Amino acid sequence: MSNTLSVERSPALDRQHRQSLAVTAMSSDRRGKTDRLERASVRRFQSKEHIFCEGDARTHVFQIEDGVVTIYQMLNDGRRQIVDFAYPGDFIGLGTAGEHLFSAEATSSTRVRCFSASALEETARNDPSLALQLYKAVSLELSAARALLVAIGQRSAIERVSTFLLMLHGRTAAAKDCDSVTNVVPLPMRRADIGDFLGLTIETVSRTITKLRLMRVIEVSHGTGIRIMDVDRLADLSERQACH
Amino acid sequence: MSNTLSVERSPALDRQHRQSLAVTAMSSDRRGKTDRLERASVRRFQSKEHIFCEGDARTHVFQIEDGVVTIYQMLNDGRRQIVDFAYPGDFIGLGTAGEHLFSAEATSSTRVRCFSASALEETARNDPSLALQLYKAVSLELSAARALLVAIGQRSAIERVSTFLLMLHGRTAAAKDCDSVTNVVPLPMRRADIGDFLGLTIETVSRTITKLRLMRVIEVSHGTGIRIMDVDRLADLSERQACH
DNA sequence: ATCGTTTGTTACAATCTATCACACATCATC
DNA sequence: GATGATGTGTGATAGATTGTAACAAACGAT
Repeated sequence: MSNTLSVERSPALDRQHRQSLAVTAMSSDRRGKTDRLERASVRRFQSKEHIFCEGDARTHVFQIEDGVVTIYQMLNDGRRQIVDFAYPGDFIGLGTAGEHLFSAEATSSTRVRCFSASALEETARNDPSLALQLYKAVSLELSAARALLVAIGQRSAIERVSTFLLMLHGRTAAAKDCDSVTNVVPLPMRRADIGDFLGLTIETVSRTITKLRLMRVIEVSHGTGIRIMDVDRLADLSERQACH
Repeated sequence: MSNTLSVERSPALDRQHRQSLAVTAMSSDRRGKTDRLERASVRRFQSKEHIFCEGDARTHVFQIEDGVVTIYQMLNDGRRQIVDFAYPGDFIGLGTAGEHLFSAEATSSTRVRCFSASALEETARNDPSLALQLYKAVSLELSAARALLVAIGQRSAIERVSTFLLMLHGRTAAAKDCDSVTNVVPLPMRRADIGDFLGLTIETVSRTITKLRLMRVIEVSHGTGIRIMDVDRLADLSERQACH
């Protein structure tokens, strides 16, 4: 499948990138099996650039090294649902379908490590630990997707936003320990992204954040992020699931 | 529990799912550690019985042989989100967490095949094909969860119900060929289940189904199921994602 | 057959969110 | 500095879904 010859599906994904990816795959194919994965190339994307688009041949799998990537799908009329924010360490493009089922767009300057999907799968065929690693990675994605499902399907606007902030808090707290003291959660995505992630409009997101600010639960630090003043109160507002 | 050793296959067990995990694992290797998987017991559950609950130790993985199982999570105040309907052939309880993150409840009389989770994982540690099958099974679950995410997050009530009916249609069409002629889709779950699956109330579900019936798009056959009169119109109403 | 429970349907008022509109701030460009 | 593009915040209104009923139908148990 020559994706370099295919007509561009998204104006945001220029042909240069597609060619580069193909070349990367070709050059790595000449090497040994383990070597292929070790010599995975690194690519950089600017804000709003696409790593891949829905419908593209799933030739590569990527691991985020730096930046945040939105995984989304669009409807005919322009409505967009973001199903995941991929953070450093996360893999994107995993799965068994021949084509990508979702699009991936960088929210900011992003660095990703590229793996040939076919090489990855072939290596996994002889390496149970790698195969199990893939299994675990997708299982985590599934858990995240279903947690979001519960939030969007059952929770109100303020509960969704609270849940979202706590999700980001837990995610960044695991990565950096600096925010465990100040509870500062960076918000690298725009309000529109949060809205399309939570199934809300940007107005509702904005109003809800304002409401949380007036309730002294959070502080908004000039667009770059928020600071959680009262984690317990935010957890109550999020109406997290019953504990067993 | 009396384990009937009858090897009868459910007619609803479609080709796609026959290829899955345990069937292949059991038919492939009859010696060694996979032997443990072969002696998996079969259990039966009545309607509304739980196969497992959220928070339970994840000791077993199950494959549905007959019946339909709801995978759900509940909030403190009783709100419930169904994240999946497991049909014959599907696996439930997969994942890497030590505890079940969701509950599983039989909607009707159900027969499941039980596998020891630890045995499954240990076998997968030495059997790449099994590990890859786990990977594929979870990948399919992820795709379904994200598709539902798009539906709930962006679609209106009538679009969600239309999407849901088409989902079931595709699922049952793969299993039985009898409905490819009449387009009859059985609805083994209650309205409340459909509502909790689509993030709607039962009243909205009922109203929407009535609306589709008045539009001559579907026919409701006495509670047991629906008959899709106009698949194309239903697809238009579902506002499925942009085609590529 | 009768009762009671469960499930499904419909009507109307209430509520939450979306839509529309505009102000404001920031940033890059001219 | 002026200009336009982009992102954000806020208010008023409209609209869709929900909540609360009441009711009908199906089912099981006595």
